[in-house]
Amino acid sequence: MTPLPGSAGDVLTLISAGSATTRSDLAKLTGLARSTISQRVDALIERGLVEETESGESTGGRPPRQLRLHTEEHAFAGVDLGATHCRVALMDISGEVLAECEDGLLIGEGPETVLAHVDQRLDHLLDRVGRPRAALRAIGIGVPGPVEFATGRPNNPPIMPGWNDYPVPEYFGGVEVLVDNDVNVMALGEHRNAFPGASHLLFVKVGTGIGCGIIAEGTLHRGAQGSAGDIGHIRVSGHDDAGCRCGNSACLEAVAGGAAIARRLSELGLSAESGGDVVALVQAGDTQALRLVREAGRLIGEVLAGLVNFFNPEVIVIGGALSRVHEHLLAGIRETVYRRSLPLATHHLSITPSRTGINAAALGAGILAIEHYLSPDNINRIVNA
Amino acid sequence: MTPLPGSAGDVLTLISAGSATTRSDLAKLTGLARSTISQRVDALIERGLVEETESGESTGGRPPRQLRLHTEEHAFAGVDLGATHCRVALMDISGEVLAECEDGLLIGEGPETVLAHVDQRLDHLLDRVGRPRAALRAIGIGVPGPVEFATGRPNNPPIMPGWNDYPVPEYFGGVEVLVDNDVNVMALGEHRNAFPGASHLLFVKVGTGIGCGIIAEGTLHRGAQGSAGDIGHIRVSGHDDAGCRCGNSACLEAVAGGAAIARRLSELGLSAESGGDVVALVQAGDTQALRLVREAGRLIGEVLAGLVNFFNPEVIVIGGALSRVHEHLLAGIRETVYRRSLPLATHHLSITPSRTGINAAALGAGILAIEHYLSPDNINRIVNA
DNA sequence: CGCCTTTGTTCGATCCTCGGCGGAAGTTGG
DNA sequence: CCAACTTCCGCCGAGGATCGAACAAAGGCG
Repeated sequence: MTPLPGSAGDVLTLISAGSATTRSDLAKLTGLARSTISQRVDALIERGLVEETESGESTGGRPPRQLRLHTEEHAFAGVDLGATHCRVALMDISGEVLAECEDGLLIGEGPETVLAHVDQRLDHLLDRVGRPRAALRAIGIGVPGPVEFATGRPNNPPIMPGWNDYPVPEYFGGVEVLVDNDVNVMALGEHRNAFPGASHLLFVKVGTGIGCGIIAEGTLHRGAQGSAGDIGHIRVSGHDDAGCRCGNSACLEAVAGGAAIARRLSELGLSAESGGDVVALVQAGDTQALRLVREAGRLIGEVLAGLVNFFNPEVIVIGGALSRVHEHLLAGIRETVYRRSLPLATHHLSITPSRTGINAAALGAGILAIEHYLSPDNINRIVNA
Repeated sequence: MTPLPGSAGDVLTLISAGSATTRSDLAKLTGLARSTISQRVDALIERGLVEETESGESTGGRPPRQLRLHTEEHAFAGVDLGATHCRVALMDISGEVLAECEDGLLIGEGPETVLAHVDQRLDHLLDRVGRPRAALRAIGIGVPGPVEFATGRPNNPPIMPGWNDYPVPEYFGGVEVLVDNDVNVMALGEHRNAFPGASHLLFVKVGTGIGCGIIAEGTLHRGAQGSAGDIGHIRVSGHDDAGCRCGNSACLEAVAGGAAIARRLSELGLSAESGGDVVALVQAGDTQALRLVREAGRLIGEVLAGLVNFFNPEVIVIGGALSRVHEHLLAGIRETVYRRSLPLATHHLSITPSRTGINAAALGAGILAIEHYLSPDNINRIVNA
């Protein structure tokens, strides 16, 4: 049955979170006796989960032996599958990236082809860092569409033909596989890397489309059907003429997404097909592109203003392809949010660009895998085995 | 230190939730030995928290003794403070209402006056049911404004002059007091009474203003500053001429709140000052009022459509004064939400009127108090004392 | 009326945790 | 340089808590 708080799993959680680095810290934090803590730590060391390093600084007496996660022997993978790319990051148990790779890959080729590619890349990366396949403990995968998280099956994803209801985890045999929406894993990665203290965070990805990952009480909020955060089809005022691929009109994505901006630029005679082209034009100083990006920021801000009132986050992070010109995007977003949201909600709100950048999704997916492995229940299972 | 899962507190949680009604159930659910369970239950009985009732039906052997919460000896209060009223409900530990009362009371009179009134009503109700003041274990209070939940202090409430930062719990001396926004406690009450199985629920109160209580993963989501759910000032399209008391224009509340509808009706020459007047006109069959309520439903639906995409709830409950004409309000809301939200999010979504009715807030506040008292940590503290 | 099933209690065996003790390893002060 | 002090850590016996077997209680079934 479920063991004590102060179990081996809880002890490891404190160590991995950095809340405790010595046996004394652990005793103070858990309230357990020093001898009990020692016994727990011994078990964790025996299983290769924790290692002792050289003595730390003395505080007037014998210096404590430092404890930290044992970063050899284990490996974790974070996979970022986009519409046209595949990134794989190999990480150790502390979240440090050991190796990574990226290549073009069309997700429309279907699950067998794509997952075979991922599998081969995994072997390659493991080889490069000299760890055996058996060291791989868990894999996190972010995909560009809704997923039933509990089973790892994509749920009617619009841009992933052939993936509907495909049981992704089964493809990898015994290893634990966690599949989630790409925006969710980006939110997770950003939160753990840049804002670990924030209890409520929104990660807004502005790329071809627009999506949002939600961290509530430090954990991902996926909603009842796993479709939470799909803000691309929220209505914005004053654009009823803009039709959206979803069938409605005036969707945020249809007026402020990268594809929408590119379309409007090409109507103005400029050559732009994708969000990347928009970024290039802005960076080249094109005033039309700049104006449209700013305007998109205001529209996104209008939607976010409502969500700030509703959800009351303390951080909003802007990521995705268009965040490469974030100074212009953010100007519009901030302007609208701070004007249209309630003072109580905006008083301690900060709106910032993503710090994790291009690898946000792969890192977040890896973190998803690591946190699953490090969950107290799982660790207790391992230790008591 | 923190005790075992399977502690007395956990055992009581299972009993109060109805998950277990016999010692055998408890043994199965917790995995503890029968003898251990017996010892836990004995401790709970000794403290007056659990009682044994007559034997249940045999399943082929000795019939088990039924266990349930001991509903004597303890009492809990739920208080609903509105702008112009005060309702107090006295409940036993199972959530059953023992006695209640309601009177007009202006919250603007300030905390001392209002809380003295509440205190006197509490004594009165306790007297009526014949329980001593000492039996009162905890008080939950819902107030019409934002609250810093951890301290029980109202946070710049717009319609509660004199209450800003007032330490409400201290007024009641030793008893535990929990203060929260009225919409939050209504959401809690509705969830526990009508939709205990739903993991994500929104309770929308449509009265003079418009607010929303959020249940995520079965618990209240209050946000970073405790202001989550304030949807009354989200912008709706096509009403930029409607000014709001918050300083912005086109706020949902300024076009679809009870006060706004009443104002528009009086512009049409009808006599309406408040949401109650609107309800009366609709019930009298006035077509103008009916049209405006339906239109308000569509506007509320527009905002909710966005929130459904973002939050992905499985239930939306409509409450508040205007829900007394909910058939008309709901028609507009459903129409818009099912048209403007994503199919994945609406597929299992149900939108229903409140079932708890006028006493929703007082009941919810009482439940807040009861759940606080029944929390495993608190029970363990009591049992180990 | 015996036998079976299920429930509940009692009690000794076992396992876990606690905390004191002593040794280890450093700092401080003379 | 050494003694006294502080902190850290392993060892071990004492004290609890939990377990499970044995037994008693209470009803169903043939």
